[in-house]
Amino acid sequence: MPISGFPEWLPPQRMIEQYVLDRIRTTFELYGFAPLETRAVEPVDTLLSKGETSKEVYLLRRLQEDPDQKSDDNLGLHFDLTVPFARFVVENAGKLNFPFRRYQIQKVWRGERPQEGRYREFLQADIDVVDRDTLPFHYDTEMPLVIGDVFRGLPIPRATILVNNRKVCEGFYRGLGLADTDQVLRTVDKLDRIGPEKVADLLISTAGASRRQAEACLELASISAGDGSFADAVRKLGVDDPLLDEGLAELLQVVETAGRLAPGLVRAELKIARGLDYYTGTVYETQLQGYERYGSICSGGRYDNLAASGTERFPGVGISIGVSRMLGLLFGKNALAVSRKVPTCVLIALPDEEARPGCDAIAAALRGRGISTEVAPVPAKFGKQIRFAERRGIPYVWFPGEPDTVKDIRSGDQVEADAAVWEPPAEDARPRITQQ
RNA sequence: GUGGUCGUAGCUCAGCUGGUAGAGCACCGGGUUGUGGUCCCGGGGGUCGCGGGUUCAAGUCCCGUCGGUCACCCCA
Repeated sequence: MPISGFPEWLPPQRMIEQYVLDRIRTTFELYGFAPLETRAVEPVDTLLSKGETSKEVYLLRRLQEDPDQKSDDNLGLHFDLTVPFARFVVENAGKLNFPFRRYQIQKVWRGERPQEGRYREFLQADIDVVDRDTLPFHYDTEMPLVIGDVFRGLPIPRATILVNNRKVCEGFYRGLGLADTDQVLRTVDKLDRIGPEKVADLLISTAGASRRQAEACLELASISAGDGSFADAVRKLGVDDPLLDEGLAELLQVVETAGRLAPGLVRAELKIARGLDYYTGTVYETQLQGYERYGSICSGGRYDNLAASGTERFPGVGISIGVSRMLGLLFGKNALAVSRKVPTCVLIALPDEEARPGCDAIAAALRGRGISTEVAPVPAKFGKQIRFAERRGIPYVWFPGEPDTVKDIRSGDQVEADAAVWEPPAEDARPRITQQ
């Protein structure tokens, strides 16, 4: 029986997932991010102090547990990869070289009510850079470029990375005279769901805003541009605040750098807020074209205060691809296809059981040259054996004989072949993943 | 965690106001005594998600539960 929120893919989907993970990993390493894996559990205190609501954390507990055990060493499954990473950095600061760039591709768990693209167990692929004391801003501009590179190499719809900066919002709200900037942010974040009228009402009733202040917040949130023009639009609103200026300069740098290096990838979108958690500056969200209503498939941001030990601080910036969400959505629309259901490229036909050692030798010769090969399970009629291959999408059937022949069962072409030298065309060597 | 909605064969679904289950595709076998895909013939498969209730009788009505999905919450 399936368990709600714990998806299990069939082999074709898993093959697509592994292909995607390979692309992600090689691209991350191309940018010099070092691999890291952290344990699945953290002390509950660590998880809860970083802004996650307790009801979403899964606890780790033995079946027979001493009820008197100390509550402060309770363990919970991590709900993202950034919090464990921050803990890891503080713990291993002496052994790491800063700035430290790492990637982490792991399962995370959240006790939510699942729906399409939302699971309780899912894969994230995360990159972060952390430094001691201060982290140069140019890393904030690098994150979307890495992700753009990953997505460009995948057979998926176009992705747009929406960027904002908390300093812009907070500075703007402060400059307007609003004190509870967090509450304003959280309310504005609901814009897409409840609409501008209700947001304005909420700002007035819960964040102490006047009608005019609420409208200014909405005007700010409505600004969106693929180039630096957003900055003028913000300034036109006539609000003045040093934090706002700082935020605008940062956001401008992200948008203009991306505009130069990856045109069309990044958009300033002043309404995105990223809930409440630990972000202090740049924030990212990513939309897949045609899947906008399912929300972000890749998010992150700048966190200056997440990792700290005593007087030492380790500011960081990171972004995380929601691999399971992205694939779940694409699978749901049948947007991805794989050319065969198994890795096998060649099926060796088996004339009779006496021929099996010879067939195994042919298979070994092909495998020795990197060609995925299996021998037919039983010496059925050749028609059946071809069908066996066809059902699985295996493109070639090899007939032992004098001489051996190999048949491309898609075209029907059958040619003489020598297991010591024959090669499939490059496009048939591995299953191909294509966009539908 | 709260609420809505759906759950019949591997898949897509039909089954009217309750009268003890069907189609197409898929799968297996044969026609085709060792080279598939077309065509023809035949076949296997369902505790109608699960449990309980109402009824002479429940796939069909009621309750619960599990699962999918949607909205809230939150977010990858």
